[in-house]
Amino acid sequence: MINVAIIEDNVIIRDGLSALINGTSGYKCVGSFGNCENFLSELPKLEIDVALMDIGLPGINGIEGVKKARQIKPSLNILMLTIYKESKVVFEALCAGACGYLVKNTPPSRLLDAIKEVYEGGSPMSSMIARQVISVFQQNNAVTKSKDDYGLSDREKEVLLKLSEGDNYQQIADSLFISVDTVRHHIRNIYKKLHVHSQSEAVAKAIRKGVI
Amino acid sequence: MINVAIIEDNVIIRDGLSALINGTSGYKCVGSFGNCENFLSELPKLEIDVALMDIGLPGINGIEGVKKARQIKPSLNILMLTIYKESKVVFEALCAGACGYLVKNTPPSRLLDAIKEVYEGGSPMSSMIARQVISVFQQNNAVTKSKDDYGLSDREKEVLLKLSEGDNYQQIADSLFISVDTVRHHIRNIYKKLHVHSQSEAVAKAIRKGVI
DNA sequence: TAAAAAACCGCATAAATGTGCGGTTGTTAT
DNA sequence: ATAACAACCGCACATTTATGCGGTTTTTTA
Repeated sequence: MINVAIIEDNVIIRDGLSALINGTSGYKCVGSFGNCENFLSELPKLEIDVALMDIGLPGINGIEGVKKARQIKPSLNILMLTIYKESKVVFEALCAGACGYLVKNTPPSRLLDAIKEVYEGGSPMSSMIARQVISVFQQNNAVTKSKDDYGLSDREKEVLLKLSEGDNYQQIADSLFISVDTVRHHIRNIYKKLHVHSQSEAVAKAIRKGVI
Repeated sequence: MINVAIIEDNVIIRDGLSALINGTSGYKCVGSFGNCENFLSELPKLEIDVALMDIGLPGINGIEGVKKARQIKPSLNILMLTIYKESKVVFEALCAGACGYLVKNTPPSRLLDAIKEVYEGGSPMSSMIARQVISVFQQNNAVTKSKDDYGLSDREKEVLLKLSEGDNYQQIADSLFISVDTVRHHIRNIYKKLHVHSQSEAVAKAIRKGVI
């Protein structure tokens, strides 16, 4: 049995969904709300597996609703309801923590499938949205990993890492079994290669570029 | 007309795909390779819209192949071919830059649809994989944004940012129109709040925790 | 095998930092 | 209205850093 909650301001749609869900074996509508505020206040008391949430709501909108709901119950599976298929809003909703989305005129059988998919740990979404989603973290990976490391040697990275952990020259020297002057020398080279002139700048650049 | 390339070591499957693609109007197979090496060396010369790549290849495997192909031609759309539906490998492929994936026994019509979706900027994938993908950057956002900022005030973050940009105390003071002693004071408080004892450590911690 | 790069060591010194102490003023929350 | 906090300012001083110069030895690469 999948326990579903509905947050949708249009009473016709809300009752329609509710009837569909209650009329299907294996599904049950355990809550039905016209706005996020009511939903959020009831959320702690309810046993909900999947929440269907409209994006365009009066008061707290769907996106904000997702964020707040996840703060209250991080494990909650939320499926967004939207009028437009490919909008930036859908993307934002997913970022905020929604698990998938449905277009409002989705046929009932597909709707029930989607609820089930979410319940089982999937995220139903169109391939267009999926592309947007994966491109975001491909960029992250590109920035974080594939970028060149400014020609830093392994030893230099090691020194840089120690710096970022708060070690001073003497401590780095001790932990690497080298002299302070050598540490100094490495750091000099690091500065040259990164084009910086202070520890902080070097560390910041190295972390931001994914070198360490 | 969608120009497709195939990288697949099994000659039966390869020829089957090739025949399917060439036999469908609007699709054309412009290259067919038994391994990544050959594909990668030909890639610069070919006009390819979508590449179908097997994951389990001899020599350079599909995942590595995706990475290298994207280095050569970042705009290339790659669709992975896989035997297993929900594997970590598929997820890795998407991270590496693939645009979607197909299970090998996908019916021809769905296969052609998927190629078209990729060509049009989508990313066909199952909802299970989609969930894995979005959960990754939801975590990123959670780590990057919602995490507490150790109670740092706006001013303190401002100072910290300047530090990470290589400014020294005097330069920070000048750019914020405050005295060096005040900068010193802010940094003192930053150290207290972050439990660190040097610029580098503070900057590293702040960046890694997404505070700045 | 010669050249290049990495890793190592040393000394000197001006400049910058970390940390101790002491304050005032204005805003926000209880 | 009293406390808590942010933001501001000041002084002193030991420690640490940045940067200049000079080297040697080993490993990698052309």
